[in-house]
Amino acid sequence: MPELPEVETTRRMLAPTLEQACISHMLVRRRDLRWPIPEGLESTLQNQTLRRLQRRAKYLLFEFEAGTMIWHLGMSGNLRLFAHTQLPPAQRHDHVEVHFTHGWVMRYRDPRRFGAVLWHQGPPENHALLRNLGPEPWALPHDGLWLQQQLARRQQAIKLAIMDQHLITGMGNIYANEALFSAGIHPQQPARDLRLDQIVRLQQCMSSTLDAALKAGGSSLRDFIQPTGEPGYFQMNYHVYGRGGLPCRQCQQPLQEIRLGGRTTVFCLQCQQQL
DNA sequence: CTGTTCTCCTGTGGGC
DNA sequence: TGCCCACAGGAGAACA
Repeated sequence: MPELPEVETTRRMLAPTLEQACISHMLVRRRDLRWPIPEGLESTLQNQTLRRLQRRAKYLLFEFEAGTMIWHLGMSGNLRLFAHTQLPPAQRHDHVEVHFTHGWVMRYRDPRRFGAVLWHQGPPENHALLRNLGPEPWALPHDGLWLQQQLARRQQAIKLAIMDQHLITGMGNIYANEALFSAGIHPQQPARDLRLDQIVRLQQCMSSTLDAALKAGGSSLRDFIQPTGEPGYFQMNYHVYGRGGLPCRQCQQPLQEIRLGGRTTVFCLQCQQQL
């Protein structure tokens, strides 16, 4: 299930084939995703040319002359490309297909249906879901001062703060765990207590963790596959995620596992500064 | 505002 | 083999 590296991997695989391509038709098998797919979207998109495929946070933005199709993959969604002559029969959780005149088909599979396909006229950044999103880690000023100012008013655990998409976008549960390990910061440290040097290091670690995952084509646990059908490989490199009780790769102490905000949190007591 | 809990849904893996 | 429970990559909604 996609975090930012998986969504960006998806965008990069789709864009070269689909940008400037024209939709012949769209097929919706189930409308009841997280929100219903708007009635009439199929006819709105018919004969529309995809101008650009962009991404904002974990949202894919399919930009057309008539408006923008906003697509979120939820927890279990993936988008795959098929040549129309080699399109396998649709299975139970294949909810949407977009067929293009040049013979390619983009198919959406999402077993849990937490994903969303929406339509927005006008600049997508004005959409209610996108309007209040924070910056991506790469875009943060390197001096750490902006983030320090934001964290100063939060006493919640730092892991919860960096997973709040309205503060910073792109850190899901896997990469939040990994970035905090990499920065040597305890996930339960109150956000407002981080020193500036910790904040600067955390920013660097968030960026480098996402970069490394992106280079590996994202992570594949159960559902995520690239639009080509190939999995990502970053899960080979996890230091903490999914490794509770196993020895720390740096100090060999057993990793701790707790729950924070309902999400499994794994860290090393020795390598990640205690409260 | 900030912060917490609940919720949507299906599949899977562990324990018995 | 089957049954039951906990948990899974997200994040808005509702509430304190």
